[in-house]
Amino acid sequence: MFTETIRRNVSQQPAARVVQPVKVKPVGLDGPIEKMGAPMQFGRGAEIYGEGEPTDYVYKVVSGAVCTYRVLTDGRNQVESFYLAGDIFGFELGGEHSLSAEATINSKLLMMRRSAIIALAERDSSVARQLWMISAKELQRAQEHLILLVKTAQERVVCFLLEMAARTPGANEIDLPMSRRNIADYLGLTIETVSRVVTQLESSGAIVLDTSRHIILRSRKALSCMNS
Amino acid sequence: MFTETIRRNVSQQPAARVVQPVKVKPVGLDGPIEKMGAPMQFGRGAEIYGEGEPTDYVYKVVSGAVCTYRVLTDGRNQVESFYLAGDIFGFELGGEHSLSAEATINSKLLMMRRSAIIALAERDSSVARQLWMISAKELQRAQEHLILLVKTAQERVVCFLLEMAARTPGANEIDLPMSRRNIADYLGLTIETVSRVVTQLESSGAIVLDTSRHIILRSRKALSCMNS
DNA sequence: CGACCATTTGATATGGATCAAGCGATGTGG
DNA sequence: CCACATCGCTTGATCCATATCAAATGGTCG
Repeated sequence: MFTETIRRNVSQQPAARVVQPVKVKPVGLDGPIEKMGAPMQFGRGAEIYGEGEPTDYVYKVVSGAVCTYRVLTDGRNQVESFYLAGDIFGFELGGEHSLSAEATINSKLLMMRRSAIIALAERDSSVARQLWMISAKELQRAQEHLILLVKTAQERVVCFLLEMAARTPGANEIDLPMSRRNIADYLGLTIETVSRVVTQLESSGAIVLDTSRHIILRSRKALSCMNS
Repeated sequence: MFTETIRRNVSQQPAARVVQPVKVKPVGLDGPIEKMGAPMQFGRGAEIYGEGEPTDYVYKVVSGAVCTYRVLTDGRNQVESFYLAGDIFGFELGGEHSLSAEATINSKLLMMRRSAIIALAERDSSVARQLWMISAKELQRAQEHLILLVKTAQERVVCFLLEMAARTPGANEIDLPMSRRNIADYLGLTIETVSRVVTQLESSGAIVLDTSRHIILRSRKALSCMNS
């Protein structure tokens, strides 16, 4: 059982309301893996785990969003992936995390003991298969991301918007659950460049910025032409 | 059994001597997976498989070198990975290859039926584990590659040289089994930039270019300072 | 209302791309 | 065996996309 009290640093940013981790009811989650999970809250900017920490837990996003990233020697953060509701992350093969993870907005996560999952996978081959699929998806995502990084700034931003739209229920509206900084770190650009491209996409009529985080895709066709 | 005769396109480049695939004796290879393999020769530049082709075979490099890549819409090739002697590649989860693969120099490969390997994995859990490890390594490699692509040209080239040195037996000498074009496509740079950086590394005394493909690392320390 | 961030916008600098030419090795045909 | 064609690589000159530096704007919360 999972009974210990875990406290996580909640971001130092003044903006981050200090949300102490509390257990909440698991809702809308099924499957043998999720059954073992303990739900926790993480405030915006809160570190979930750091590079080099032991891979004791695997996480599932119940609500909110998480990014995994690596801190480069020059201080930049390279974001590897964003995880949205329903996504599982933190399942790395080695004994310690090769990336850090933090909540990009206030988020509710299911924490599951890695050892329990692995034990379960040994008894239940469908679980083993599920884990395998998670890794495979992760690799695919990394490969797509790799391609992104050799494109132009406009192409990167457009790809990102289309990717987010595809992963979000509402067809042509996206609520970006991360800051421009997070996006820039994902795309290997500066926040200024991201901002400029977004502005320019709006001028061209391809998108509308309802607010900076709520974007409406006006013309998929126009965007698709720009994404590569 | 694997008895059909397979012919592969050997590069159109005049430089590529036309080496017809022939079966050769498997040497220095053990393990249940390798036992099932049929050795084949591929000439420099020969395509091993193309994006979208069915993932019928898994390959092991006996000698030579292979790269996997994706063709971008603007005609560039983004190289995802290089595979050297001993490396296994082509094992993708979906039914078709998401990347293309070609020999960067004349190479000898072991071709194994994917279905046979999967069947074997179901009977032999150690094989399943081995496959798992291959995927995990692949993901790690992709993540490192991702980081590479947000660095400066010099850092990328230095990282590449150090990576190759680490994967090569001879401690401080590397025989690059690929062209500048392959390297540039891997690093997301132009051949001119790669060439300039290499030249500059030689001027600084960090390396010596015996020939353009045979490089001696003079000062690991100096290189390590530059790799990030 | 006022402070604080996040984001946008503007001006300038620069690293790497592009365009172009030269060089050196390797193989070919006379 | 040598002249030549070819290809891979290097070197040079210029241009441009994006970074950097700087400042204005806007949204949110106390």
